Amino acid sequence: MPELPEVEVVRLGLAPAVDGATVADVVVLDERSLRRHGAPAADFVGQLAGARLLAPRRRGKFLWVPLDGDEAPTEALLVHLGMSGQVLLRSADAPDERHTRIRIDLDHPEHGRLRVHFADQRRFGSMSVDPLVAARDAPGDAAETLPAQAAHIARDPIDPRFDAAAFLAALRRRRTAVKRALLDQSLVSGIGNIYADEALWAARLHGEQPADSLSCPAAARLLAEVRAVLARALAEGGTSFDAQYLNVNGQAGYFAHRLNAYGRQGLPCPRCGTPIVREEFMNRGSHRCPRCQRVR
DNA sequence: ATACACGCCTGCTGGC
DNA sequence: TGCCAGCAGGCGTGTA
Repeated sequence: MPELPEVEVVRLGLAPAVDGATVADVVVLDERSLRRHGAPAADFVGQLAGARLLAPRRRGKFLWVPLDGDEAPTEALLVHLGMSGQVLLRSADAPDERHTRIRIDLDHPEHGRLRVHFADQRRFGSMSVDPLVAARDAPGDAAETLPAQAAHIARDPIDPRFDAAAFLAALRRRRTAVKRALLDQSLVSGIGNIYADEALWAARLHGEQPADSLSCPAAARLLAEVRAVLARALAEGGTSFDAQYLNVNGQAGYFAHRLNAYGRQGLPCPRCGTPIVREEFMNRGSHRCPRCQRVR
């Protein structure tokens, strides 16, 4: 499922194709993939048609492409992949993918005509054109803007301006399970179920341990492991279990081979050999080693 | 402020 | 072989 590493892989792949390109044509095949767009498809098409695109940006799992304006950009094409969304770069006359919902043709000054498919089997993802607003966590920097729909999203742990000390303090004030806190995108963004389980395994913490009971070293260790697992996954091109996550060229990532806990119920913990267990938590699966990861 | 259920969606899997 | 329940889960919304 696309979490930070997967979305970042998409951003990196998209950048050379969209930066400086002009929107030549937009076709909305399924209006349900515009759920985040607060107006009919014709409005979405009208706002994009002829627009010049800038380099894509990302915060957490949100990806956006600012539309060039006379001065600073005020609008962006916002993309959220949801559970199964893909952004695929294809040649100009490429046929639709099986789950293409929106098709955007671009003219790039160097690469010529390109076709971008937004494909989404389960339609939890969405595109929209969203106004850019000042980032509340960038005081004094009017240049840092966010799509309005992502304004509540906290910085992610690999953002250069992520405030680790503030995060650790906020985490240790949360009177909730530490895994719930990791998944709260308004506290820290980009972490989903897979990398939460992996970071908790690496830090030897039980996801249901109250966040406000974490020692300072334990919280710091958890953040370090979150960063490490996100970085490793990014270096491997993300986690692909099946065709639900692919990069812009339709290729799978390799990090699924490196998972230590997620989806490994019944298999030995790579650290101690005890079988990994799968438990229900927050209406989803949680995977942990019952020996290494206990509530303290 | 915080916590929880729910709806959104399709395709795959396992049991009968 | 066919059918259907169960499962995968990010995020916004509604309710308590």
